[in-house]
Amino acid sequence: MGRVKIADIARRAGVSPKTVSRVVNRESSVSDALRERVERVIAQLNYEPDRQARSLRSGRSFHLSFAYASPSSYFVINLIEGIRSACRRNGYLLVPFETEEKGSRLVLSLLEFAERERLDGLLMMPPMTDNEQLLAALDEENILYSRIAPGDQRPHELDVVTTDRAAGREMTDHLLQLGHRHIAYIAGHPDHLAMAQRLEGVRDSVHGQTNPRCKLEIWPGRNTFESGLEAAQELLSRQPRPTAIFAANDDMACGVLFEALERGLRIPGELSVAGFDDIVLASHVWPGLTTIHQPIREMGETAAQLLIDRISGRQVDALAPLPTRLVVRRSTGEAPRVDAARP
Amino acid sequence: MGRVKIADIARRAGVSPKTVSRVVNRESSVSDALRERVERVIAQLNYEPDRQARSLRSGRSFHLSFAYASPSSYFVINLIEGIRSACRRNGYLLVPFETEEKGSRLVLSLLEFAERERLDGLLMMPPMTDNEQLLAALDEENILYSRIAPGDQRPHELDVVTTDRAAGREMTDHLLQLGHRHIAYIAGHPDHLAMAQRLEGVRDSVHGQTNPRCKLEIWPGRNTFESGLEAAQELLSRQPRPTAIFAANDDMACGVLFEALERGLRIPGELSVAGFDDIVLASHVWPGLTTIHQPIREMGETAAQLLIDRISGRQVDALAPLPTRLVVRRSTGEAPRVDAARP
DNA sequence: CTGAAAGCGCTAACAC
DNA sequence: GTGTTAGCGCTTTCAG
Repeated sequence: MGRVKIADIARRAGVSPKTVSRVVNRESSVSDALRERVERVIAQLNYEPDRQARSLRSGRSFHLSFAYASPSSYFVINLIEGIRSACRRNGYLLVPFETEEKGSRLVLSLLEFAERERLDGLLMMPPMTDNEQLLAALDEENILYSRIAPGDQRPHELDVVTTDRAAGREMTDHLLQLGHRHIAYIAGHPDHLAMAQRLEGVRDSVHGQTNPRCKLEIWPGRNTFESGLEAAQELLSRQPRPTAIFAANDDMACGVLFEALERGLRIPGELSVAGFDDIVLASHVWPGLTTIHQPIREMGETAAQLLIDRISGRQVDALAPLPTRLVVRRSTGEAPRVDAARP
Repeated sequence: MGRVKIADIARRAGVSPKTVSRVVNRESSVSDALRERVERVIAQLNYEPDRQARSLRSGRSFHLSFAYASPSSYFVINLIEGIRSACRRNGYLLVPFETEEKGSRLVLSLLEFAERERLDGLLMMPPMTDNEQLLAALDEENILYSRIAPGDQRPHELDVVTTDRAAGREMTDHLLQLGHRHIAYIAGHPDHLAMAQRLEGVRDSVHGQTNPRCKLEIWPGRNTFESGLEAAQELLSRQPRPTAIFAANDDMACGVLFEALERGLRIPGELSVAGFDDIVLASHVWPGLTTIHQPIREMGETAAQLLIDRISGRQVDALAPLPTRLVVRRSTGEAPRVDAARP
């Protein structure tokens, strides 16, 4: 016997196929009695609607896509894990869309993809989350989307954000408490706006500090390991050099670590290094990277669930920022005494 | 105006829809004249068949799935990149299937998924590639699959393999040439058969070496960073300890590196460390991991293309193993002189 | 609130 | 070789 179809349910429940369809799609216009009867039969026969058929008729695909272009594999893979989990729960299929394209080519190819595949919705991570042109186009075409870790320039009800600013402050407080008075911060990619908030947190902390004052240097980064490495090459060549380097993500922090070890600096004796995100890498690089833990998998799952709720026409309330957590590993420690810092 | 459909092409080309369908599906029974005419119109109107409709009618989904359960995110993400690229070229959609399940639960959930989604084919990486029970079930159900980096116990025409044994030998030769005469090898997960071949290569090399003989210790691993770390804790506690540790993958090698640095060993002065795969991590850990480069992205792309060819009924010849390459970074160097190794 | 009829875009089955 | 017919499983539309 083949798989059970809507007609089988209808027959067994003594209703029309259309009524079953209404129940399956949670339409409100079904009496409680019928709904219950139909639901029982559905459960009995373990019925699941055929995605291709629904999709052909209704113009929806029941596919969600996740667009990414990230150098940070760990971040992406954990997000996918979370997204898939929400999709499975709700009968959606996840279709990854990895692309290196930028600007209007990105917009074009993403829109074409969404239309061709009749995507029900799109999930994004930075920097796409803050691509004004892309967001405008999606709004224009009425393509629903949910953003993971966007900046706050253009709030959207399906955003999943963390307490970036507070976390930036918390990490900086940690460094200040360890006695660091010359901190370099490697900023995130300028298109990645949430990272700007991390910097705000750093400033909050440093400016709150008065006695003695802390010197804060800000250096540009591009979120990649390589950009962290390059920043460190520059920062560590200076006299006096910072006693702590805080990078806006873990990949860059690992670049810093690499360069510092390359120069024979003792970590954390001569230099403290901190990152942000707590990707797996952070606990695999020696001597263990102090970082801000983000619930990456959960962020993906939440974003997908919000999007699905929205697609289904359910009421969706804007979500409070998810909490982060300072994870102290061994890359940070007491600041060297001043004379030690200038050999 | 909506999207162009098969009837539009048929009208413009002056043929029946069925003929257009035949052309689209590369069926042989179309005259060259008609085929050409139809193809021209298809190109003109930029027609692409509707996946949902084809799929509803033909019982195929035009979806490929990639099943994975790996601790190594970098490996997975690069494979996905390659697989997606082949899928896009051929009008297929990739649906990732990440699972932690094992044994018959894995078999059940994968089969159920394949059937429910009417998957056209399945891509796998170790250890699923060598799961006898799973392969038997897939064969039984006539589900086509392609395997990335399987062991050679059960050759299959859609396998994509690399020259694991030769590479294992090459790396060991490299260590021997550097003067190492006490090498520890951390083996891969026993369910991951391709890794057994790497070990064979190690043995080839060591046994070919006679003057002076090299001591080879073999230690079990589970492919994870943590298992590499544990192995190193044990191996480095011994007297005499090995002067080189070769791990069957990069994640484990990074665990070794971590433990060695933790003990204050100079790399490579007191200990050489080597890995296998050349995932991104290998070049991001300090001081840079010597490893065997595998063309990971290409492996994914090739596997997907083979699978699609096979699905389309095209002739598929078994593929020669893809070549690997020794990448020497700074984690390997001359063996310490004997007196230095026993402080 | 419920049901009947029609048809989404394509291809299997069959006819010519 | 090529075309015709029917129908995949569901939901839209419209009638009651």
